[in-house]
Amino acid sequence: MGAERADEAAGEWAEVAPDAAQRLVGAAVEAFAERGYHATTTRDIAGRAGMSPAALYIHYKTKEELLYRISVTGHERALKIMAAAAGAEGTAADRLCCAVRAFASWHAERHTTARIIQYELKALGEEHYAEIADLRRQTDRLLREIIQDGADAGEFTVRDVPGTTLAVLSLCVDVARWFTADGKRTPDQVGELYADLVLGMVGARRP
Amino acid sequence: MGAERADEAAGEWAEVAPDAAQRLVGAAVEAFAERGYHATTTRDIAGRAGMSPAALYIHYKTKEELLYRISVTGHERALKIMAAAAGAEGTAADRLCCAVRAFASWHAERHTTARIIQYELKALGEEHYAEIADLRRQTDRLLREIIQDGADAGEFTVRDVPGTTLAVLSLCVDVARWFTADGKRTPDQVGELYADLVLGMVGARRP
DNA sequence: AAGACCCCTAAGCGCTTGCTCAGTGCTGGG
DNA sequence: CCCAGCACTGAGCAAGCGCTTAGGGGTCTT
Repeated sequence: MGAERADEAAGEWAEVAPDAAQRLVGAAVEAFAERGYHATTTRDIAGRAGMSPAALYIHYKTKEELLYRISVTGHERALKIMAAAAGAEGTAADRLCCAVRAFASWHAERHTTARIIQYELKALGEEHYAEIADLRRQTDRLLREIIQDGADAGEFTVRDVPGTTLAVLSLCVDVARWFTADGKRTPDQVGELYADLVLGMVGARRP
Repeated sequence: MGAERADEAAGEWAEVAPDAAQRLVGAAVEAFAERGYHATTTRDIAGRAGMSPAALYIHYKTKEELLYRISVTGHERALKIMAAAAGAEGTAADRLCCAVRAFASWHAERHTTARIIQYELKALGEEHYAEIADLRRQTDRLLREIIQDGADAGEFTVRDVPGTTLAVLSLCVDVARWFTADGKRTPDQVGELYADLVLGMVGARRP
């Protein structure tokens, strides 16, 4: 039984109560990330949490609600990270560097959660999707403003601000696809590497 | 019935014979890209191809074989594009520019196929996966060699060649996730933008 | 005209899916 | 000591899944 690993994964969801609901969301994150939403069964989730299939429905109305909760929480955390960087003091280059480092390393550190929120969007119900899409637009806007600021200030050389924003976001998000804990890079190293590469993209590489 | 659209998608698979097998692979590409492999039913594929569910099994042994055929063909095309750029004449910057432009724009142009081959890898059987993984390693190696050449020649400023290779590949691949035909950028424009951004990443932006 | 071959369908098999519900044990207030 | 309320389970339902099978109709060769 993988119940111990599910408990580990649940650590990220410490504020979820009661305990059984927390174990379930941890198990779901693990299973969705490993196999994908559609390939994961409610029996599998319940089994990883050490419970019977029926127990899941005491805490969550449907399997989709579980995905939705994971998506909302994950997107809120990602947005918070981006907002912290965007609201920091310093030059546009400082803020961009900080944003990319934090955003990319989060996608590595929490690559299970990140994989779900980035690659299972289509499995959400229509209303839930709309809610998530709004959080994503906010994240995009924050990053675009940093890049726009840098371009306006002459710090950056950017030919296409929305396009560059899209590319930077895409680069960071895709970390969740390829990153594995047993690879040769730590999340911090990924963040460092990516911050440097992105500064190059906008023509503002630090010396 | 979506049979006409499936026919359209099948155009990319013109060399597949007989005609029914071609329509089926076109329908499968469309369905897998739209809903994902696990959420697509054999009835859906057959329906889009204008046939009964049983007809699928005359041309393909299993649903997984359909995914495998799409994956092999797609990866071979992607590899061919990378190989053409890597084998071209010119400086490392020329070749990198050419590689990224072609690779990124292919992922936009053929975003349905690309989405499947990049995001449904885990749904392949073990042996099929191993075969595909080999094609992916070849693509990675070709790009890494271009970047290494540029670094060796002093054309590029790269602190981490494997890491930068990974990032460039990741950037291009992820085009398949966000690109839609009704967006404001054409595949060629995406290729152009990305080539410019990547040259910035390696510190070799053209004037 | 007859037979062989191929492509296809209608029907359906065995299984798994998301989800439900009656009932069980455990806990805490009176 | 009792009983209400809660978390949970065992059993199972209806629906849908991947895939199989028996057989029908074209077309081509002989």
